[in-house]
This record gives sequence, C-alpha cells and structure tokens, in this order.
Amino acid sequence: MIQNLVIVESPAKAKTIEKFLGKEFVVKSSFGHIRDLSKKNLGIDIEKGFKPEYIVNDDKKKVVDDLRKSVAESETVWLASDEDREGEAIAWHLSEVLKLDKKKIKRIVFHEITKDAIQNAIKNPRGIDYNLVNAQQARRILDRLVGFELSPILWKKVKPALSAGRVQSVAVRLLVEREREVFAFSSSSFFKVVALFKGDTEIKAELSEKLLTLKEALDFIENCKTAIFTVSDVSKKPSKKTPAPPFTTSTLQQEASRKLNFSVSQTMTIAQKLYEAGHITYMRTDSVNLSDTAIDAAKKTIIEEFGEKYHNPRRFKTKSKGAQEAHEAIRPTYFDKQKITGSTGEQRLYDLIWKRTIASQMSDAQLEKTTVTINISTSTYKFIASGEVILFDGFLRVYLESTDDDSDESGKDLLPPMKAGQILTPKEITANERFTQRPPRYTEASLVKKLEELGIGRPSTYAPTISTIITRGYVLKEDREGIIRKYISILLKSGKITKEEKTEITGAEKAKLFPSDIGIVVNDFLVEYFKNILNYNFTATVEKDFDEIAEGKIEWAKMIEQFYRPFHKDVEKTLLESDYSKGERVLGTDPKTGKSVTVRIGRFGPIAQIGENDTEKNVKAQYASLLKGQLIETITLEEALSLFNLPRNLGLYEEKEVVIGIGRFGPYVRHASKFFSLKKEDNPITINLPRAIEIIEEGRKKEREKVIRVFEEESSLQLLNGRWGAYINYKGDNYKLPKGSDPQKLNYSDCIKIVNEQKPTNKKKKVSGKTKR
DNA sequence: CAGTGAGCGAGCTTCCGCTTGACTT
Repeated sequence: MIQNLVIVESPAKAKTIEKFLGKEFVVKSSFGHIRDLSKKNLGIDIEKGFKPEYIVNDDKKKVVDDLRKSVAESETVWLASDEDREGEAIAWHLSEVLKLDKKKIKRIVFHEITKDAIQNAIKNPRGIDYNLVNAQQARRILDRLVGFELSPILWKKVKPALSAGRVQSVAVRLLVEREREVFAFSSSSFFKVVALFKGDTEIKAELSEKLLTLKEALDFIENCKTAIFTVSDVSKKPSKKTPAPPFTTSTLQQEASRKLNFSVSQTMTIAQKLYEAGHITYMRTDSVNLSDTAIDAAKKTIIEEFGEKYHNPRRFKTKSKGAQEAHEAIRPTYFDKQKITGSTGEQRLYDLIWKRTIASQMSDAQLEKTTVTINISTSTYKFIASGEVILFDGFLRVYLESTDDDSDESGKDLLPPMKAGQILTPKEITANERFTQRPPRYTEASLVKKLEELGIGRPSTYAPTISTIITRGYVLKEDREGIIRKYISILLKSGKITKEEKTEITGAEKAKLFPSDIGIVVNDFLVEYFKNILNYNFTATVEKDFDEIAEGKIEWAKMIEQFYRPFHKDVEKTLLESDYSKGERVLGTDPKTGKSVTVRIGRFGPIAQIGENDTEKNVKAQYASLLKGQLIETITLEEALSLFNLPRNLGLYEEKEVVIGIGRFGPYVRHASKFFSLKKEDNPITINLPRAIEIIEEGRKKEREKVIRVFEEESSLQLLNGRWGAYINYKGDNYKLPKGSDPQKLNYSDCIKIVNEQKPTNKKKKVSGKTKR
C-alpha cells in the first residue's frame, strides 16, 4: 500500500521531487497530457454544445495503465501538474481517466522545484479549478475547429495534405509579409564621412550629417582641404548598463542562435539533456523569475568568485503577453558547478545559461561616455568623436546579451584626453557611399521572438511550429549568396582627393527563413477568406476570452459558439465561392511564338508555361520548372524564358551526350542515361561542359564508394555507404551498425548477427496516433 | 521518379500543447 501518490508531468521532475519528500510518498509522471480529442474525426460534437470526445492515445495507454495500478494501491493521490491552464487540464483528465474519488485527491501546485516550495505545496492542497480546466477545453476546441476546418479547404482549393492553424498560419504570414517588404524595398544611398585625426592615439570622428549626393560629398571633402578643425566641446556623461533577465525558452533560443549558431530545435534537444541530467531547471518556461534559493545561491557564488562589489540581487518581471509562469526561469540547478561534463553542445549551452543567470544577479556596469565635437572652419557641419570607458565592469565581466542586427560599428573606442580650443590635424578623411538597409529576413530565433511578442504559441511549441511550416513546404531555411555591389569612395589624404569605385558583397543570408511559392499562395488565400484568424491579434483576442472563462465570468461553450457560427459560415462560403488557387501570374508573351508566358503552382511545384494545351488543334503547351530561389511573385519574363533553354545539350563526353535539365529533384546532368544532381552553387542555365564532367565524375566516385563490400556467402547481403555512414543492406532492408563498429572489419557472420538482432530501419511504418512534425 | 498527363473514384491528409523516446538511408 502506498500512502501518497504524487503525479507530475515530467519523469525528470518526478525523480527530483521524490528526493524532497519522505518515504511515504511515491512520485510518478503522466508524461504530459494523457488524452486528447479523437483524431479520427473532428472529435467535437458541435450540435451537442461542442461536446469534446476525448481519447487516450495508443502511446499513452501504458502510462495510464501504470498510473491506474498505482492509484489502486494508494490512499491519497496528489495531482501536482503545473499551475497553468494546461496543467490544470492534465490534473482534471487524470482524475477523469483514473476515475479518482474526489475525497482521495488533492491538487497541489508549485512554481519551483525546491524543497521548501514542495513541502509548502503539500501543506496547502486545493481542489481542481474547473474554470481553468474549461478555459483549456475552450482553447483546445477552438484550435481543433480552426485547424480541422481550414486544412480541408486548402486540400480542395490549393493542394492535398496542406495545413492551417491559429499559430502556424500566422507564422507563415509574418514571413510572407516580411519577404514582400524585402521585394518592395528600394535602397537609397548616401555618403558617410569619417575623419581620422592625428594624435598619440588616432581619433576617429564621424560627420554629424549624412550627405545625400555625390556632389555634396565632393564639395564637402574639397572644403576640408583648407579647413581648420577645432575641438569645440568635450562632454562626459556617466552611463550604466543593466544585465538582461534570466533565460526563458524564447530568449534562450535567441541567444543560443546568436552566440552559438544553434537552431531552435537543437537548443531544445540539448537543454532537455541538461535538464534530465539535473544540471538546469525546466527548459520550457515563459518566466524570468528565480526562486529565493537560487537568488541566495547565486549571491554566494558571485561573492566568492568576484567579490561583494559585483553582487546586486534582482527580481525580474515577465513582460511577455500571455505568460503563464508555471515554472522558474531557466537556470543552473547548482551555481557552484561552473562547468559540467557532457557533449560540447551541452557544455556550451550550460555555460551560456550559467553566465546569463549569474550576470542577472550582478551589479550594473558603470560607463563614462565622452562626446567630442569638432568644428570645421569651412562648413557648418561638425565632426563628432565618441568614446566609452568602462569605469566598473560589473555584470559585463561574465556576460553581454547579443543583438540581432550586427551593424554595431564605431563609437566604442577609447579617446585620448582633449580640451576645447584644441586644434586637430586630419590624417585622412573619407566619404564612402553607404546604402539604406532593407528589413532583415527572419531567422528561426527572431521568428520565435516575434511570435512571443504577439503572444502566439507557447514555449513547448516554438520549435515544433517552425518544423511544421518547413515540412509543409511553406517555408525554406536557406543560405543565400550575396551580390556584388559597387560604391563610390572618396579619400582626402596629404592634400589630394581621390575618387574610386569599389565593390562589396551585400545581402548574403545565413540560415534565414524564406517563404515558398506554396507558402505565399496559401497565405494569400487564407488572408483573403479568413482575415480574422490570420489577424496578428487573433490569439490575443481569444486569450482574453479564455481568461474570462478561467475567471468564471463567461461560459466556455458560449464563447466557442460565438466564435464558431460566423467562422463556419465563412468556411462554407469559401468552399462554395472561392476559385482553385494556383497563384497564376501572366508574365507577358514569348517573342518567338507570340504565346503567353505564365507561372503557377503545378503538380510538382512552381512551373512556367508557354501557350495553352489545345487537343483539337494538337497544340501542346511547353513547361519548365522554376529554379530554387525563384518565386512566382518575382520572376521576370526573361528569367522564365531562359528556363525553356532546358534541357540543354552541352556536347559529348566519352562519346555520349551531356544534357542539363531540371527534374523532380532539381537540376541534374544526364549522361549515358544516368542522372547526377547539380550542386547548390551550380546554375543550370549557365553551367558549362567541364563543370558538368566534374559532377559526373564525382557522382561515379560516390557510386563506386557506395558498396563497401558484397559477401561471397550471400550476394543479397551488402555493406553500403550512406548519408549517415556505413549500413547493411540485406534483401532490400537496411540495418544500422552497432555504435563504434568498424565496417571494414565486419565479416559475414557479424553482419548476419546484426541482421538477426536488429529491426530493419527503412520499414515505412505507420505510427498510429503519433504526430510526426 | 527526371514529368507537369485521362477519366473515375476511394481513401488519405489536418490543429495546438503537454511530455519523452524511437527512429532516421
């Protein structure tokens, strides 16, 4: 007989809590939600007041059975899921599914996993908050209605297997609109003037005004030839810097992206490992709060490591919309552990978390900013030199938060002492043409930041949302090469002016999110017919209603009713009235044939088309796929026409034709009826024969290396080289090698053993009820 | 698989949030 059974959401949490409680407590985990709306159909009976049909998923049956056994043996069941909407619902689902006797259950909550917090919680049990549960049901039902009514419209009107939802569709919209801002942006140029003055240390000063034209710049520089430069003012201002709050999920994702180049999902996987190893607190949180225990422990470490002067305890307030604050901020569990053992990724992420948390409890940095104004005798403009001295480093000693834009130039130098009236001699003055910046494309992390600002999505869904919009093909995560841009540079040195044209690379992108054609078409369709759902404030608006449900002010079914009736009318209207949406655009006419050139989404992606099919006259349209990076919205007539130069015959190699084309898997070179894919950097329109031969040879080499060994004993058993290293192929099935085995040393019986012991890895298996995102 | 298809029709796809493995050619 168990006296007390405690149920929490996470097994790692269960392990920790068990240590804090006495022997009379057994702690188990529900592994998150234990049941959900049926997936076979809508799972909601609309006519019966939106009655939900809940089902215990197959992969949760074991968990539920196990809990059921424990419950049968226990006197009291403590439902200790998180103190937020979802957590309350989990507690309720548990009580329903496990058919818990109301007298037997106690609902407890804590925001931090500390001994005090947990013992305190045990002393203050309450009942299940049904209002909060209903708010969760409303949230769940609304999301299901939106997702399961919108997606099928897309299957009919755009393409099968597409999806739409309250969160993902808005995420895509953000990307599409940003991309359009990028298209629409026209950059203008100006001249930035910088002077270097002689001195013990060189003084760098920037002109107070941007000069807009070349003539202005030339005139100004000309005037500088004879000018006298006098220091007119030296002003010193104290300033300070304050540390950033401890990490939440989204800020951790952002900083790990900026400082460590981790993707959002990489960060979460590594954080999960750190959490399971007991190194950090829970990694899915929207709270910046630290427990008293943590604040004390940080204090101790800071004073020991850096001294009293560096310590300044702080409490931070969460600002983000819709935060539910069921957990602490993400912090090290033990501050005295400055380093941990584990993979490099784990060590680096832990280091980041350690530093960020410690810095948040440290003193402000004290700075002194100096601004020197320099008069120019021949102009009303002034040069400004600015410098910064750190008087006391404070938290900067361990950590400084990064920013998204990397254009952090000048102004941070140390300046030599100067005083008003002092005359400065220029070493050189340059006027470089600069360009206004287009808006930046989103990275995974900056998209998460934006979604959080809008109150859309939750810490547990940021990473899955990004992978959903990528796997649906709405969005591509890509690097793009920059283009070469010319700019004018004017230099005044030793009394002589030189003007030259220089070049720079601009617009290169690394791991940025780009909307695809299908993403754009789907977005435009949804924005046209479902403005309300696609509105950036939609989530915020319904969240207000959910809050009112949680407070018991309104009834959940009424709220859903009010949302659903007009929404469903729109659904029916759209199904009836909207056209099939292919995103077609007419580019113009083909000068060769006089036929019209159009681009649209075809069965296998975006295509260009010349003319129409006419079966009576036996006229066939010509088709060509768009290249990677080309969009229906922006492709020009010329670019589209050049696609029709494919397939292109480049000539002969080994007496066989070398042909370039574009297929299902992108650009290829065909030779002797074999296909090899072109590399990312190759352009099929411009590629030449020598390069094509290189690709053919490379492909042949890979093919030769593919087979490591075929066994004489049985020809159907092969050792092959794949994308992830060596593997075994036996009668068409693949088997992975045990870790650390050397493929060169495996003999026939080793391989047979592996085949018999392992399940094949390439079996297409239908995982019932499991969401693959 | 290296094309953008015929005609008919059955059967399938999908949401968000809470969790962790299982698994990847």
